[in-house]
Amino acid sequence: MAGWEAIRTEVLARIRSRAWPLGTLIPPEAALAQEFGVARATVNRALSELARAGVLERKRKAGTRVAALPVRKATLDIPVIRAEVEARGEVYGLRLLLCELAQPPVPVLARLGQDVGEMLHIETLHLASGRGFVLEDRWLNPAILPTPLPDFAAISANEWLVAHISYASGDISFSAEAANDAAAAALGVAQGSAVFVTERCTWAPDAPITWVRLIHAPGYRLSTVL
Amino acid sequence: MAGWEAIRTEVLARIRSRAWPLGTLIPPEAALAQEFGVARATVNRALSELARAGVLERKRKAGTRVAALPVRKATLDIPVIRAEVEARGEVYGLRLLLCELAQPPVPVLARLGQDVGEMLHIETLHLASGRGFVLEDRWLNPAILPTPLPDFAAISANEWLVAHISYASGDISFSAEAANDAAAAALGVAQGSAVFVTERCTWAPDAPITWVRLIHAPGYRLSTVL
DNA sequence: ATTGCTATTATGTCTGCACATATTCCAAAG
DNA sequence: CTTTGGAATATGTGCAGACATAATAGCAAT
Repeated sequence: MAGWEAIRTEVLARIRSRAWPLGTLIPPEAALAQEFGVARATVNRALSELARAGVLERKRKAGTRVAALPVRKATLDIPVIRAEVEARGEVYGLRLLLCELAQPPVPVLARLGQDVGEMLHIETLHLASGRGFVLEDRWLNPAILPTPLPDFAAISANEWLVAHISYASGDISFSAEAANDAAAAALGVAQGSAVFVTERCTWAPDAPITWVRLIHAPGYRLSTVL
Repeated sequence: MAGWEAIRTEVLARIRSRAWPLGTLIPPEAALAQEFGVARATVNRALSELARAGVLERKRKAGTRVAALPVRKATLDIPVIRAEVEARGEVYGLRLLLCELAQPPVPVLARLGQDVGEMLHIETLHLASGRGFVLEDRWLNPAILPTPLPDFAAISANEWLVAHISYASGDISFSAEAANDAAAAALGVAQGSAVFVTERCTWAPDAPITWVRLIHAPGYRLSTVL
């Protein structure tokens, strides 16, 4: 019995077997370290991992307890659209539908929380083997862009951003909606079809970077393992 | 400059500032440890964290490089439905629509990958302040259930499972679909409405536990911060 | 030119110790 | 009885050193 993964497995087994029922306090790290014959740091590594997964709840001094109403935490991978298409073995394509400066509509302003005046409005249709895959509707803060503007007909705004404004913070949400006329036409599906929508809002430390809505073609699935 | 979070911040700053461009190899842990005046373990902690977030890619001997096409990793919290309803400040309710032993249909068998004979088919409508919130369609391996059966009209199968079969592994996927007749009627929405669907498949080490499809009422959003 | 072995090297993990920090609990003071 | 102020304690984080492991790169033999 050595290695933090072995410890993690053993702890999980005890939880599953109800040796440590839901909601109960488990022995402190020092005790477990002695029992398993490893250093406390090793136990700590294992328990921290389980806490990150939502299986355990830890508080200083209070000790470690088995989560009573476990909140499963799943990790989603959010790749660049081109990578996603190519991972399916399809040919990626891109069509720039719109690229102009304009005043963003109120809902977009509300999500960004700040008015920076006119923003660059970009609409891009991403293609997988020629068929519509994702319709991207983006509002971009022009202050963060270089002059001259990148050629968004050659590289999607999506990809340009991850390559140049990387690792900003933001939020993301997923929902189901009925495709409106424009989206249905662009994706080549019936108007009113159920489509999977990803909405993302990205911030630099001081100013908004971008708000984007990705409308995925019907049949799209977002998956992960638990 | 001490503490692994400070190191993480500094490394992120260098990536953002292009001091370490995308795709390049960064100095080995030992060098960074010396530069920052901390132990290698501290640098390791910081870099590992960034690797988990998808900002860095690490390989033994090959070294650590800044991810070229960063795959953002977002963590989703998947709570028990009752907790989700109550977190919105609404009153949780539950209606058991169906509970019977039956042979699961082929698509369900395919997802489970194994035929264990008849399974318990449970349909539950979860209510938020009296309105339909989620329609749960579940197939449950009866071998894992106690006798007599739990009262699924009082506690939802969803909740009974997390409390009794906790921490199994599985996969989960999200999609958008048009509500069929039954779902539309149960949720009280127009037939064909776009609904958000969560599909989960859970396994014990040896046998399947459950397959479940959650059809969320229109307007449902799944969100997280990046 | 190709294949196969080996040395090198960067990360992964462990140990044992130490101190920091948060939080509970109990006791003393008001 | 309530409040306040330690003291105790469990986790968080740090350090230095060591060995394990994986993968590359270079050299040698075919």
